[in-house]
Amino acid sequence: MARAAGVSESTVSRTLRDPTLVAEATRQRILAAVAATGYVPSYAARALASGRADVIGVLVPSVTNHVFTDVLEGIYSGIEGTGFDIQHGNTRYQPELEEGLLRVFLSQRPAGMIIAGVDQTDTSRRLLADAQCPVVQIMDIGPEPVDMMVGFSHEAAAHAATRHLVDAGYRNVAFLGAQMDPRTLRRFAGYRAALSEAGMFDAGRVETTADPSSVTAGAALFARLADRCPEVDAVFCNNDDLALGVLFEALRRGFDVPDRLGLCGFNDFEFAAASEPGITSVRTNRREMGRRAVELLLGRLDGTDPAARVVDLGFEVVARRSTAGRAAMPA
Amino acid sequence: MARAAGVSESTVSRTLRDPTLVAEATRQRILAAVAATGYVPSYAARALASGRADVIGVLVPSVTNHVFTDVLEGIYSGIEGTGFDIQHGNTRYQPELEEGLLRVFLSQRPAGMIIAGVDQTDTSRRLLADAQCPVVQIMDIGPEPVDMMVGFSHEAAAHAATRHLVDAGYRNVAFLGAQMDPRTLRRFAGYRAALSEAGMFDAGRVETTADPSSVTAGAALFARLADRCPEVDAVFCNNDDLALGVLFEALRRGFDVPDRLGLCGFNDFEFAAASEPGITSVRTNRREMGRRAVELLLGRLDGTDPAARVVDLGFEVVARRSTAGRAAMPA
DNA sequence: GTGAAAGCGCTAACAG
DNA sequence: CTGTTAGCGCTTTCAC
Repeated sequence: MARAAGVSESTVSRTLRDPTLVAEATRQRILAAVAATGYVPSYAARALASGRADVIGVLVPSVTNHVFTDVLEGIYSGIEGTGFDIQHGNTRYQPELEEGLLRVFLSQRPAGMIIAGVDQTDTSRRLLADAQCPVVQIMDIGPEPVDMMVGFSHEAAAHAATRHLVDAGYRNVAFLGAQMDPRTLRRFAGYRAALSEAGMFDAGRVETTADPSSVTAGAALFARLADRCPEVDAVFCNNDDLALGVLFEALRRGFDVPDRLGLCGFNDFEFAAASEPGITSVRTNRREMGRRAVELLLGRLDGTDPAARVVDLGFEVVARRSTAGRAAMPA
Repeated sequence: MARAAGVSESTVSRTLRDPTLVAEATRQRILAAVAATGYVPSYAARALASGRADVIGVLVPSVTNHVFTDVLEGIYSGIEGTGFDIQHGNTRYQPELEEGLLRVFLSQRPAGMIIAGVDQTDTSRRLLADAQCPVVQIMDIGPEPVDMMVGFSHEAAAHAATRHLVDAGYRNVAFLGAQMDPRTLRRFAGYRAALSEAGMFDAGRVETTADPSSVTAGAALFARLADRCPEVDAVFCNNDDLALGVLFEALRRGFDVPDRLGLCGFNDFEFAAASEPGITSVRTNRREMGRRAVELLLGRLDGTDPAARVVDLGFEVVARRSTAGRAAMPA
């Protein structure tokens, strides 16, 4: 390659890394030769020689759950034009897999790591803490960031959503959950706390599955719940998928939403606003979360120390017709 | 590291690559030292020294569209336990971005590449053809694979779905499309051909948007269509998202599905079976597609030549209640 | 503005 | 089974 352009290796290297370091004419000649030969520099050699990888590792538990794909979107858009690449791994909700992937990723000496959740194994935490790169935990917040965090409190969000159902006049509020990962469990805790405070908690009105969240699962869980607890007049779903399934199952059973049944989902997926009736949900700023995670990482790499190590992006209960039912009615 | 265990570099290397090459005692000592020091080998150095990367590059146009996340699931599950890693890029439906990412990926000398679609730019095709690794194009099939292909004919699938609507007794069948990527256009061609053959094609009954597919978009497109063409009695949607939006909009307008309006989606997303009524859709084997792509790649790397360079996974029109309307009625 | 030389941290023969 | 010896293809001082 260097020979093809009649210059030394170093000049080619310079041209490719920072064209301004090279004289116009030389640059032209080199770029022409690169185009002609279809030369593509070796990433491994560059990484080894420079000691930098320009890769940001991203570890999430699922690639099919919209919750994470939205965050990924945010990360991709935040990274665009920065010269960094994303290396993306799928931990499939398995801590051991996460640990393994973490090792693989760290062996690439990434410029930074973004990892979902705050519930890593001890080993994973240590690997992250020892990593010679900034780390951002996303999706959740907690008291002990490995390094930085950007997320929101799932417990507080679920508490607010449940409270909204109570305020809307519903009295027998059930909980539907899937996957049962740590964030789901924290949402359940929020639900439970809100109902306990209102003196309305009933452990029987809970239906869950370890399967992934889906519309089908929502319908099935609600069918079981409705058969078992006919007195239930509202459902808080751990995910909008489930809520949509409940909506369809309610339709099949002739339960009016929101009159006979109040319905609240979580995550405010796009369809929640478009459905009929609209489904009340909890909006979380997932794209923003991805962008901020990248921002924190890049900031640290620039030497800027972040204002805060833990960024709480908050949430918002978006009330729609699915919970409009009992508000106007006599209690 | 080698020093910490009191052995030579090569022995450490061997232990980490293939523990059986090393004596039990030595291995123990080395592994202990690795654990104690938290040593993680440099990926770049290994890749450079061995000339292999053990990375499979995957390029898809979107990480939020379920169509691609399903394929990714298949790829991840196919790769599991093989020792290969996935490097995943997001081309955002932009050919120039695809080209750029392709360069980045190839500079890592991947063991293989999986890339969505058959419509790469000339430059991208050349890069792929020149790449020193097997390449699988997925999602679609066509006459000229760069190397290998696994997918199905979008035109044939849309043709069959449209034909199903006609056979069900619908006469004024509209088309709703979003994103308008090459595969969408091919589906439109299939729709058009099927209706033309039946003498029912009307260019006015088409409503599209360049925005990504979504439930909201489906509702909006149908609202526009229904206002403009009240005679429409069935809709073929380019994606199930859109179909769900149509279902909700039909509900708002008091159009019975399937009596007043036949509805057919595409992709057979999970919710199509769970909705009320169930939405007729076209099932495509996306997870299988991902798995087969990995299989083809690994096969080639093993030296096995594939039986066929182009694998057609086919499709299946899954008839549900949303298209049960006019069948029993007099035409 | 450009070239020469010295590695980056591993792997891959080849001995022993 | 283990150590030794060369690089892999770049980047990076340091001269010129």
